[in-house]
Amino acid sequence: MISFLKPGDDSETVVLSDRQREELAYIGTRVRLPARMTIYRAQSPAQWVFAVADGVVKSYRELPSGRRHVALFLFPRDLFGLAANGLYVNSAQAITRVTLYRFPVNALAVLLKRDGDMQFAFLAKVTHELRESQRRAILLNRRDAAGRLATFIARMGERMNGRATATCTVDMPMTRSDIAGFLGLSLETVSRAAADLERRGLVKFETRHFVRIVDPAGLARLVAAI
Amino acid sequence: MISFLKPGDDSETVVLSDRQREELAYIGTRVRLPARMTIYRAQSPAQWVFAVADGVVKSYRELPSGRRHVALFLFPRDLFGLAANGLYVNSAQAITRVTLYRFPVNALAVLLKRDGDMQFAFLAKVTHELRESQRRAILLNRRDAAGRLATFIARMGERMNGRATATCTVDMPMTRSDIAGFLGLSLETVSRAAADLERRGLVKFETRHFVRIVDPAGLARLVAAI
DNA sequence: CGCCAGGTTGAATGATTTCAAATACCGTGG
DNA sequence: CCACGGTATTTGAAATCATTCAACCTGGCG
Repeated sequence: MISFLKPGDDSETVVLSDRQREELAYIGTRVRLPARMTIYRAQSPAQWVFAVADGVVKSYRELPSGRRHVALFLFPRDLFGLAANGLYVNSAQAITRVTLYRFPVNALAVLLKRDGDMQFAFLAKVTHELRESQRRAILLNRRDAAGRLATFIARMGERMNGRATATCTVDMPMTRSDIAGFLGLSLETVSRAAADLERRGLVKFETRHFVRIVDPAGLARLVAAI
Repeated sequence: MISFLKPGDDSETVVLSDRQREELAYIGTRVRLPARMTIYRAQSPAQWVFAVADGVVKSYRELPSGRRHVALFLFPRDLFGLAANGLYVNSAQAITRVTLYRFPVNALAVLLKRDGDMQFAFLAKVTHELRESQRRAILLNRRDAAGRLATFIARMGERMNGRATATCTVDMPMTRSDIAGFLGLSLETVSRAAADLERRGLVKFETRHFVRIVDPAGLARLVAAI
């Protein structure tokens, strides 16, 4: 449990002792939610911090124009529940059926202040997220839709399976609309970019939610062509 | 000293005790650098974490294409020196003459693990940066160049002067090229957007590096029109 | 078997990019 | 203090690519 702090393949992952994990489990609750369930809404009081144990969550925001900006997708081991002034900044919704750990912010804060090593693990995690967020900004700086989508697919592949862009099938449970909201493109452009990548022989969409990476090297080349 | 942890107008700011600030000062060094000085390069060993005391710093990255992506601008009270696997992720350069505090990462890590409250202040700061980073992603999602620049100017106004978009003159020490790299636009488009904002009577560029906000309400309206 | 949300495709439009060229600004040295 | 040189910036015109609007398709589900 508390998988985001368990030893893993990622050298960045910080490991906690059994006792520390027990302490976390003590204040935390395991929650299972069905797909499409809203976990919390933006601007509501932030009582909990969450960790994904299983499934995929999206963190998003409704813009005044009606657009939906997807801040990020959350996978197992990810923390979420970012707040400002005691209110959630984004809304969160389950994309698939998910299992979460839920920690009361107050109890967590007390625990973290008392246990420097555990807090350091959290600090490392948040720092990692910040780095990811910056990576994403670079992605959003790309002009070409195909390149953005290629980067997105490659990164999904990294998260899901191993790390490199190997020949494999990637599960993308989110809708095209979610992807569009994440990549800063219109839904139609995402659709066209997908067709384009397929035409170029880089990937093959088995279904709308499963992409097989056909030409890892070619895809990697496109991803690197920032 | 260590101003980013001093009491301030921002309710998010975490306050440290005098003793804690002394401890930080003990392991830290005060450094003064002239404008344009490179502070560190991406991929070099990350020995230090920095805090801006005075001046403006840019954190950027050279992309394979030769483009320069500006990750963020750093102002007094900001922390920087984000690393992954012991290497800096971005490069950092002084835009103006700057005064920095420099902390050896190892000593800082030890200090933070020992002092839970101080570490909590750092955690809060990094969390805040993460939030800012997400805000920026929303900014990058805008399609119109004028809107992006308006948001940038308004935010610079917030950081520099008070918080709201009041009638005031904002100092923007970075070049148009830096702004373009930050906003994900071409340099020319930034220039045209600036002319556009001026034509609309929202702002007036006294010089290239000083903008007077002529119509705060109008500017705010444009900023909100996401 | 038909419905409906989600997704694809087409054509016109509009904005940004790009390439090219002119202009303004800054610091330096005389 | 002023001229000079190079960099930073502005402006113009054409090309490119995403958006938009509209119509059509598809797959899952009752």
